[in-house]
Amino acid sequence: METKARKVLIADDEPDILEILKYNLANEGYEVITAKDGDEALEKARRTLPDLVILDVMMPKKTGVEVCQLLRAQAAFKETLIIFLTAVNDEGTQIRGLETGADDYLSKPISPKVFLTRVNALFRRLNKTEARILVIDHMTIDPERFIVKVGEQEIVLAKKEFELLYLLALKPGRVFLRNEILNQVWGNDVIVGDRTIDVHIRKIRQKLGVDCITTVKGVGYKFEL
Amino acid sequence: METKARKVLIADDEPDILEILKYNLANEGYEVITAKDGDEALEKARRTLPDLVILDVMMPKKTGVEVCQLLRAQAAFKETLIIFLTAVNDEGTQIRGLETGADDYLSKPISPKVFLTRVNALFRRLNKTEARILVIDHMTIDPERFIVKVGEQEIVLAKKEFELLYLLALKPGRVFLRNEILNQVWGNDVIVGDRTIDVHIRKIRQKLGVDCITTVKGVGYKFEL
DNA sequence: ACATAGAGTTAATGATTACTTAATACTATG
DNA sequence: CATAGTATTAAGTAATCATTAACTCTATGT
Repeated sequence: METKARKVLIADDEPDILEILKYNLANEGYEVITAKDGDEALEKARRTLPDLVILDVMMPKKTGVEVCQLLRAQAAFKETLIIFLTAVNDEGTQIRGLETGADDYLSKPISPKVFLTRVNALFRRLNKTEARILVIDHMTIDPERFIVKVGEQEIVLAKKEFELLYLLALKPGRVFLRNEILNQVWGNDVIVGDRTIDVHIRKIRQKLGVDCITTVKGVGYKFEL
Repeated sequence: METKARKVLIADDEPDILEILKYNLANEGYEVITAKDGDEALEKARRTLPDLVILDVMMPKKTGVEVCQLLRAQAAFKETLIIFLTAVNDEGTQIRGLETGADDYLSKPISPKVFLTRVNALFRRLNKTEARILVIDHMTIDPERFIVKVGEQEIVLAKKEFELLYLLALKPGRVFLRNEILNQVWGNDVIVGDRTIDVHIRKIRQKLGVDCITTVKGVGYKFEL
């Protein structure tokens, strides 16, 4: 399954800070790229297309504000999160920073915990719009588009069928008990007959034409390609 | 699509602060609602459904953090922006605040300018629905000129029809739930009947003469050429 | 080999959900 | 205030989905 880590680019000329932030972000599961000046930040941003760019305002070559402006001018970085990080807690700079299109402005010194919390807060909001697309081998299950792709072929499933398949595919290999499936897909207050799940499973198998749901007799079903 | 002024609810027990913030926000064109304690904030939030809630952490009746938690627990406030505003710049409080689901945490005293800039920054990101011309294959949707072009043919849509089409076309392929559509096009406080969306969809399909809206039964609609 | 339990299959039914059309209510404009 | 263009509701129809029931298949233990 594809669980692409969020990429974060940190640009700061102080190696210590770079190190601390990198360590903390990496610990949270982010993929971290570092740069030590404005030009390097720009160059790496273009190459790696990070989800978040953290910019020290005072940097050699180009200041954080300059980098921010240059990035925002490019279509590819219109949506990218940008945080300014700086020792200068000058009000004017902060305003200019935010007006340049930054999403947050943090003053040094900042505790790693507060830093991480703010980063997470930004991602949290961004996250709402993107549902999780599952890619398992040559199969793609996209809950946002409500589409299942097998190879290049798009297959349309009905609502319950899709929900059932999505549930199983969330944890490939793991067996879901019939009860679990009922709770997750139907809700724990709905009572449906014994054969309901079977029939839906059947429809899925039929429509997909690929044997991806394995029956575990007496237990439940699991997704397996 | 909502062109109404953004509604902001401010809750603080200090009348001075309430007044200053209200003045500044109103000046920027926001519609401001005020509350002087936690309970009042909750009550007014439920009634007015603001786009942004600014909560003082230290308030009578209920603290800002409590209000935030109660709001976030309700579906209607899942997307609402929430800012904490407080004299206490205690790190733990800040972390807890942000983890509760707040979007920003500002420490008093704060300059009105910085305050406004941060509010604007939050809205800016939310407002990614900026008017832009969509070109999808041979279809052009121009919200500025209010024109839809299919090939060389210009087609005139009514307001709601246009807004609906534009919303769907913003993210081609992505399924929009009926609820999402209602919120985005009609606004989350308007109540219209079940069949309203259908009828508008029908009109669009009819006028465009192109099959570009796909129904996903039990789920919603998506734009697809 | 047979009984049995669990799962698969199929078709039929009832329930949902959407489509369509027409009628009515609303709103801005001259 | 009349009108045209829009928006919404209502009501009937069509489509498709979910569920059940009845039957079949298959593996397992005796």
